Amino acid sequence: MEEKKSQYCSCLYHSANALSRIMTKISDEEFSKIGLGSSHAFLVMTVNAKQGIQPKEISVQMQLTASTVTRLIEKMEYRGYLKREACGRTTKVYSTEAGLALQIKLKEIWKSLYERYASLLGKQEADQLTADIYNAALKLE
Amino acid sequence: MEEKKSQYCSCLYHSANALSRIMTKISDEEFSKIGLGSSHAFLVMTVNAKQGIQPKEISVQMQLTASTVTRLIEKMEYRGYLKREACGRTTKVYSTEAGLALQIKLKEIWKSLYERYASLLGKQEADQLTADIYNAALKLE
DNA sequence: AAATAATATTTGTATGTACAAACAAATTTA
DNA sequence: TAAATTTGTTTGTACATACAAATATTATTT
Repeated sequence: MEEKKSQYCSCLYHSANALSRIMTKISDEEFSKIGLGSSHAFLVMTVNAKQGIQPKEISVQMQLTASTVTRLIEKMEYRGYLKREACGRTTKVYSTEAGLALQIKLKEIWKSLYERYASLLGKQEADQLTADIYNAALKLE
Repeated sequence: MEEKKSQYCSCLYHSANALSRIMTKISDEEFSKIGLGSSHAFLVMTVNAKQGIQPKEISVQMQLTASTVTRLIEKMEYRGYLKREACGRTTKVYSTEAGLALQIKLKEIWKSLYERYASLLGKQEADQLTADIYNAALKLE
């Protein structure tokens, strides 16, 4: 039985993208338990952790562009988990009651996401890989 | 000067996605020299390497879904780099003259993409990271 | 041979993300 | 203080990708 590696397995562009798609799928699966996509879930967690946070800071923490953050906030506002307050040229983002009420579940799911991939990769290997990837990302940008 | 890591740097979902976005950006920058996005560029390379290849096999090699591959092929067909031939329930994909003519540039750009990230990460570290990520992706899916 | 299941491909639709441009407000410069 | 620049946010638009459903063809079973 011939085990064939992808022609592109030695290209970081491909490996990184493949892993990203798989992780997004796994993560979305987990967060779908509360009806949110991963990015939306982490956005709500981020705001829960710091009421009045500005989109700019969210975009730094989540490593997404400002426009993407605006779009994510809009949706969570529409769904009643977040609200915005214009404040000069900046905007402050707050959780609603409903948003805060999600926090326990969010943390639980985040933990079970970790358990899930750590059990497949090994805890130590998973942590090491995560750190390596993070450091590479820092060097590349 | 306070150097602060992202709150999420220890989460593989985030690290993987961040790296993926950075690599896609770098790669797209390189391939934009010939006016193609990365996925389209690799699709053309894949077909150049195997005339008559089927979308199914392309989707395996590129680790993309079949529908995504269809969309990529459509665009390259429209631009005159590929052509399709219906063949029973399958489809055969071929390069046109124009598509073949790109091959040298494609390989050059792919090489310079590698040089670019390898020079930032170190050749050995880059290769190791790529392999680690690829193996993790295999274990997770 | 007819019916059923499996497979390959495409289509309709939705989503996350980004870029560039538009705006608005604050800061700096002249 | 007026003008110019910078900064934070949002909007318009585009794109890659995926999922689910629809087709079409081939393979298998009865």
